[in-house]
Amino acid sequence: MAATRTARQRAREELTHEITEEARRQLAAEGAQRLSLRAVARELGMVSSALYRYFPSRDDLLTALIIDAYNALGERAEQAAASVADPRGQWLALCHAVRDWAREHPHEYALVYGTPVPGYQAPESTIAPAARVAVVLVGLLRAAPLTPRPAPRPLPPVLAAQLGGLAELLAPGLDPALLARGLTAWTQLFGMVSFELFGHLVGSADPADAFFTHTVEEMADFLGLPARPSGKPGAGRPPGS
Amino acid sequence: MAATRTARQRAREELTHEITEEARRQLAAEGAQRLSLRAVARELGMVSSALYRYFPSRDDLLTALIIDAYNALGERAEQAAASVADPRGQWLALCHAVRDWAREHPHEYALVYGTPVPGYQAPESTIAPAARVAVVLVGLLRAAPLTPRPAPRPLPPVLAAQLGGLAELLAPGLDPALLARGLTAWTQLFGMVSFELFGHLVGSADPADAFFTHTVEEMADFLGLPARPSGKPGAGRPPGS
DNA sequence: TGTACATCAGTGAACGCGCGTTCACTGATGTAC
DNA sequence: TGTACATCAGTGAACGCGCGTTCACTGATGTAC
Repeated sequence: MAATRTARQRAREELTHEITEEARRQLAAEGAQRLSLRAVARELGMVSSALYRYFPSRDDLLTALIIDAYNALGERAEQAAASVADPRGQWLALCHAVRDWAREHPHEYALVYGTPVPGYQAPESTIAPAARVAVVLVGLLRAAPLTPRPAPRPLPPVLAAQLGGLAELLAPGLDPALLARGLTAWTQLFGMVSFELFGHLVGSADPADAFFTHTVEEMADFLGLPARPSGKPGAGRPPGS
Repeated sequence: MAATRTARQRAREELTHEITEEARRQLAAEGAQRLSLRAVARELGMVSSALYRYFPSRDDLLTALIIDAYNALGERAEQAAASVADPRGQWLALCHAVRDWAREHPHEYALVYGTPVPGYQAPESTIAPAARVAVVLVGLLRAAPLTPRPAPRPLPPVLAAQLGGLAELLAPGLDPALLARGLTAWTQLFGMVSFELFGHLVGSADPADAFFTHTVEEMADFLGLPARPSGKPGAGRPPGS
């Protein structure tokens, strides 16, 4: 009976889940650096050594949390983009989804987009989840109509080569110059969110809502995304968040 | 003789300096989270409790390092901008100075622009040093000729109010819409640098030189900075770095 | 269906480590008269 | 210029803490015949 899970297997899955849940709770409350195996075990009423049946080391637990964080953010971004039809609306929705998620989960955001934890080497299993937001962005750029795009500067050869290869892989037919702008917008988005969360906007655009909303529109212009079709004015928040 | 420092005062100043120097060394080598008072004392051949004559707590030592980091970066940025005459060249020089400094001092960069250290509250004394790069940027925007600027979207009222107040304070006469673009460029700059340093460009624009150089030019366009006057082509790195 | 053995989850004690901070102290440097 | 006292730098021991990880173990669950 290969299909029937034994009680042991079920228990194992459940407890693994409970461990990551408790770890996530502590991460959310205290930040990654204060997350400890012993505290997780304590909270679960286990002895600390018992966790080693489930995670071979603290780093593996961290990796699980990193993957979860990327997936949670990625899912939110995907759903936000999927809830809107036009590319500009998708971009706006994507940006607000990222920011909202980050504000709701600042420590999880910091875990993946803040200072790398010293000594930690991200394994391959984090790559795909980490790419989800970028994949949404590339998808929407690809679908966007070509016409009213502001002329970008010509790409320097090295960058053209790098992005040419990437475009072929991810989205054949996508103009590398547009992909470059996409990269710019992508770093802009996370730059703003990080600055807001890490306190670097205090004293300039502190409640950052207006600045964020405005800049995200300017980046949409920069990407050459056409004005939104229907009733919605361009400056409004798209539905879904 | 108030002007003559006693041997004690001199010794105190020197040792304070040596402590921060050693702390900076350890920060550079290991990162902020691994920086410990005891290790610093050990390396200096002192007993750990002796440091409390110089810094009342670990946080105060951290504060000193944070201020030093902001000042080091700010100075580099100021010098870079001062070494060029035209606004566009100043912007390019500023950006490359920030990036170069960050790559040379990744842990110091992370200390100030990465995840805030948990429980640490930045005192007022960090504000002015932290603002230096932004002040350079505002200065160069103010000096830039007004004419050939791409029409920005109108600012939403909240943002106009926030930035209007800020502009009056920092640079009377500066158009708030341009200040908004400056803020955007500022977050873009640090967003790119952070992504490069923290490993988020691996797989896309990994040796980031070309991407950075290109994007910084695009941001100069975005800011409406006129093409560089003399021989230097726009795409080249400005002198001074 | 029942028994004998193998697998594995969880225990409890221990190892070895490093940390920030406090405190009573000694001895040298500085100050006032 | 010389003495008496005050200031302060640095010592050494200790407090109290928490951490990741290992290891021999017991007892329950699963498997093969």
